Amino acid sequence: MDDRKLEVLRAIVEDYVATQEPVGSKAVSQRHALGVSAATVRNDMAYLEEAGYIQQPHTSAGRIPTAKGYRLFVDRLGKIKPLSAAERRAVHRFLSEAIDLDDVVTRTVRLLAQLTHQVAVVQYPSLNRSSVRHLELVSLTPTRLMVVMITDTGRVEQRYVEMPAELGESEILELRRFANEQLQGKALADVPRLTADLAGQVRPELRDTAAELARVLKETVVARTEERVAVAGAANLTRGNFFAGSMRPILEALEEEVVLMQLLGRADSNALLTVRIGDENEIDDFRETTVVTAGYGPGSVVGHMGVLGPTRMDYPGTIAAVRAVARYVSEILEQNR
Amino acid sequence: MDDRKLEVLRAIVEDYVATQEPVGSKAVSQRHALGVSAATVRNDMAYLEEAGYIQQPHTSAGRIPTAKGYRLFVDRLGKIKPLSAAERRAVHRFLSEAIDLDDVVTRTVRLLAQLTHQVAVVQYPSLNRSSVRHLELVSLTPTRLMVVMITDTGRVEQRYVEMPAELGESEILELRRFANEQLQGKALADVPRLTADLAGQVRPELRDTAAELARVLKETVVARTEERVAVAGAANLTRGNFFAGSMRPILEALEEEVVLMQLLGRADSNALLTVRIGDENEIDDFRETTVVTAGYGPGSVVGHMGVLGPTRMDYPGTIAAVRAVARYVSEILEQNR
DNA sequence: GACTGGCACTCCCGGTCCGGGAGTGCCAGA
DNA sequence: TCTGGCACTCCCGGACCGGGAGTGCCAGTC
Repeated sequence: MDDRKLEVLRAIVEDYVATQEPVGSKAVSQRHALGVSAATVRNDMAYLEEAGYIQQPHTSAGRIPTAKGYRLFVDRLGKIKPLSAAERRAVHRFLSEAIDLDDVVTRTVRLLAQLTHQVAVVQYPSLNRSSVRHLELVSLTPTRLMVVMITDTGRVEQRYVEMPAELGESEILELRRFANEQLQGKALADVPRLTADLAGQVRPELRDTAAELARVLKETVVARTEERVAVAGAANLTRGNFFAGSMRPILEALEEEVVLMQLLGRADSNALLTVRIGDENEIDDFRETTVVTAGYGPGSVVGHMGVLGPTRMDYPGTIAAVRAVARYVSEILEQNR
Repeated sequence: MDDRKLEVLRAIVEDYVATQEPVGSKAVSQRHALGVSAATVRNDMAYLEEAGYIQQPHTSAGRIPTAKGYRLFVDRLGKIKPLSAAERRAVHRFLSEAIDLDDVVTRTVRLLAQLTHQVAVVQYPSLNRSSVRHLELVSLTPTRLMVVMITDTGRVEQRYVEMPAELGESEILELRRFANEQLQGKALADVPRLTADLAGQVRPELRDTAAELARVLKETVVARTEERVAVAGAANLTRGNFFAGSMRPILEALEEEVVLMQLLGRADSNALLTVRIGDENEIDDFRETTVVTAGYGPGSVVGHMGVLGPTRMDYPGTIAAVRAVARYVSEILEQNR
């Protein structure tokens, strides 16, 4: 595959992304200074089609890239185009105004949607990969306790515990101190193991309550492992007939945490940034969709974020935006650590 | 306006809602046993059109109801059709499995979307209308405090406070006790007033921190009055070409808390249930949309929920669903009180 | 006076037909 | 190996048309 053929492919991808219409040989030879005639381009196009990088919607139409073509473009041709200084400043300012973790996530997802003009998805810092920073017990009524768990990423979970026996304020403080001793700094994944014998280690008076507390904590980190995600920019699905078919399945998928997690999560945790194009997504409804994801977190990855759009997307711009935002969010989490 | 004309209107509304196609005189006289001929129905239709209750998309087409027609239908003709026993059981079961307030809201909004096949919107219990149940201070680092505010509806807000001076554990406890004395049971709206002189009432060592705490609390209840809302069922917008035009503006509106609050909030707080049809909504993009909302809360109203769909909706069913769900959620909040 | 059957009329809708245009593949020549 | 030319293919939009559904009106009946 010679260099000019690659240039032709790049021209086709870029023009198609820009115009959303099949691009013909004449357009390529004129608008991109390749120094060859349309007829020559046609020969190259025949080759590219043979090799599976582009295709014709129908005879005597221009060519459009295939998933394989986009893949080649992303891997070898697309120069990532960094955000403009103004954009970077805006990202900075907007994110640094966040007042808590919820707000960081909300702002991030909006920002991504706005920057890329696509649907953005951000996973809340995963409970599984964070650790316990603090456990707070608050007595609401004599038999009702609220337990608040704060993780090192700033996520807060609260649960109610029905106490089998009435406990006084000092006893609750005792229980709280003990639970914190056991759990502070420990990974959430270890919480069930560490609390398994919580009841056995406290005074008899506290035993029943401790058991109940252990049960609730376990439920919090295990049973409800379902990860939360935030979505924004659904309206962008309507841009220029992104999804020729009905966009119903996509809209439905956007409300299914499970599906979203699958899209985000399948990302190689090692890779800084993952691009899955068209049928590289295993989910059927996303065969015409590209997902660009990046991990984020303070030091280690605690969650993923990404955007989702038609295979026909502006790859250089999108990749740059996702990467920049992921980096900056990581920085913020690092600071709040 | 005689009874038969009303029956004709009902027939038109019901058929149009069912088939989504203009309904003609023959269809009315045949499918609904009115005992009169099509010609007679035509005369009644001419009257109804004159009076503004129905209209013709074009000459020689059937009739469709106008907003005014739907209004009359809702006010005088529609018998609310209660949920089936099976549906009620399902609502009960699904909602009673909720583990915290977030979960209640999430489940509610999904339930509404599923029951009505429309877009559901649920407002989180408004901070403004609830009161402080408990304030918790957690020291994270020597100079960093986390303040957790729990409201009587179970909503939890957390904020960070940078302490101007290092405080010991016992001093934080003292501050916490004092703040709770001041605020427990008080309406959130009163918090700024009550904390205005917090700094003046504590020992000099605590003063700076107390001032900072007061500032953060004020910010929590005032500056961030922006109310949170949950949305579900956006995919239902694609059902049978709900929105002939583009559905873009609707999708955009669904991501704007401000717009959603406007839709939900304009509800008469007194009314148990509000139906706003077509241009009764002041927002331009919702001229073809009906919003059915209900207030909910333990005793008094702390928030609203509702669904949003085309004016051409199943009013009796939708109204029944919204009412039933709002009632049941209120019960749950009552129990957790 | 209210209702009904009949009838002419209007307008939408789907199908067919057709011409222009864009783009291709191929070939002969440089 | 590249290029200009040319015949060919196919989509697309517009024009046209007939069938059908529905209407308004009118004259006749109870």
